[in-house]
Amino acid sequence: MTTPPDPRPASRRIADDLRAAIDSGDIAPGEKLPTTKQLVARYGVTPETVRQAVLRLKSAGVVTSRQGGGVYAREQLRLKRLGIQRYDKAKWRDRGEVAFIADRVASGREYSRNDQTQVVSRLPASRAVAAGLGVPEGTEVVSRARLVREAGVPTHTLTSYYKVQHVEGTRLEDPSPGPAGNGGGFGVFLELGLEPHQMTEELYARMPTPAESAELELPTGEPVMVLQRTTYTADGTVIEYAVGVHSASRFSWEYNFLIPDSAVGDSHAQ
Amino acid sequence: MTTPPDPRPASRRIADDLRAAIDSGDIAPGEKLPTTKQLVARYGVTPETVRQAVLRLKSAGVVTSRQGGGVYAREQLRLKRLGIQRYDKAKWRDRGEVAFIADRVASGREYSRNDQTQVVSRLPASRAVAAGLGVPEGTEVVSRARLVREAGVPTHTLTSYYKVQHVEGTRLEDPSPGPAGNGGGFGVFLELGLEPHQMTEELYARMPTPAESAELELPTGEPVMVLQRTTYTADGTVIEYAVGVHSASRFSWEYNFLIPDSAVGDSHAQ
DNA sequence: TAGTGGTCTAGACCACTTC
DNA sequence: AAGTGGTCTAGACCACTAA
Repeated sequence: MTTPPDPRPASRRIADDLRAAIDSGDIAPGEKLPTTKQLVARYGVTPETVRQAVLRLKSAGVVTSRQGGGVYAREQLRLKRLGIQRYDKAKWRDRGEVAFIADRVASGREYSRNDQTQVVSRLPASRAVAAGLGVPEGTEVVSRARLVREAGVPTHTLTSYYKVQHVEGTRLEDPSPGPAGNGGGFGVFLELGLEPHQMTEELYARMPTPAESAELELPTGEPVMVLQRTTYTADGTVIEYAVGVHSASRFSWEYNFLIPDSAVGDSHAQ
Repeated sequence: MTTPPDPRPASRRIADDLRAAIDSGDIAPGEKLPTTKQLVARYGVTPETVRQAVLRLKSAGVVTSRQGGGVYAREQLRLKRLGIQRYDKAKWRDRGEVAFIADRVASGREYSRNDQTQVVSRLPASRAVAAGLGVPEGTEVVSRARLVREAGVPTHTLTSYYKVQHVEGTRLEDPSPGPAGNGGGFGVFLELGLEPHQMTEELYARMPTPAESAELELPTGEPVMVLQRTTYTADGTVIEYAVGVHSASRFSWEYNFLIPDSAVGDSHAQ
């Protein structure tokens, strides 16, 4: 009996072996993989072939590498679960907190003002923003773009768009770093008599653009989760349209709901 | 004045140029990129370097290639938006439809029985399944694993887990392909007096495993969206825990909700 | 059969880290 | 300085498609 030939190319086979070693725990998260030279000796291939194998694993999000350093099994972060309780009215209405800070406090993570940078500007609404805010394309809108870090590492961007007539002259147009004062952005709308009451969130995932990859310092093979959020008052007025781009391995989103029943006249969005 | 040297490696530069051509529309979705030979001539590099550039774009989900064929800009599918209306009680309680089929009918897409294969089996609960169903790890559970296709192309897998005492002897243990008869899985629970009433969905994204990549026939650079869903009766009994793995570029998820207010005793999950 | 992409070798050279 | 990963050339050979 002869062994059947392995149809996989050598670089694929090496990648599969390394992945198996990582999945089985033989190589722990954060641990260094064998050096290129060692793998060259083990498999009898050239360094270039080993590099192809490692490239596959980087694209799959399984390893990272540092030039001159080594190749390491990627640490898997605990997914931070985001539920709608992070928007709790009691936080920003009664206690003057900002939704996402309260969220961090609850999860025991520290917050510092430098963890959030922002750029406030006015610009014409793109097609997507126009649809989100319910204004004609090209209408001037206010945008507030934040890059949020945790322990110095970027985790996500969040860009909010507002109607000019809503936020003109409010502290939402103040470009200082950090959240928008007492109660955050929602606190501002509350003071304006436009209390946030209802939301729509839409989620999808894709690979990052090169710009996103650079801004969020994403390792190769890390997808992004895109969140599009529309906030309404009780009477249905749109007060904010926001787009977040999140490093996918850091977050999960959770929703609880009653199964809808169109037969009992339950026609509202809940 | 001399031009500053371009710090980018040649393969990166070629990839950036091709990506710019695709993003600008100079190369339309589905259109063929220049051949390797043409790019070799244009950039004065070797075929291997061009291949490295194309590899980058494949990992980024921007192009696909067929050996002997060519390299093509990836078509971008319209995201199919999944809202909770797809679970509408009226469908499976009053009209005997299956949630996801009704969903397709609504979106004008055809359904054929071959679009869904399934494997029903009994197995000990993994850690995740045990947590989802609220049973001890290792407890025997019933699993129903489906691979769903659309127009012959796999779009997602959906694996449901049930407690044995709930589904023993019902048509949920019937391994025939296709949905589980009148009203689907939810119809069965309705007949059992375990009417589905409430759900929790949790979503996150990651790159696929090699097994998922093969089963879903994913192109390089396509992430997956993982949906974990728990279904409860009105009295809080867990009747199903399900995990879906979706080709990320095909779906988005939408949720509408009222902003919670813990100060008014609104402690239930809605 | 010709064209095109995919894999691999052999070796040079560079960039970064300190294994 | 030594070790390690990253990029590139030059060229061989193979696999798949039909440009």
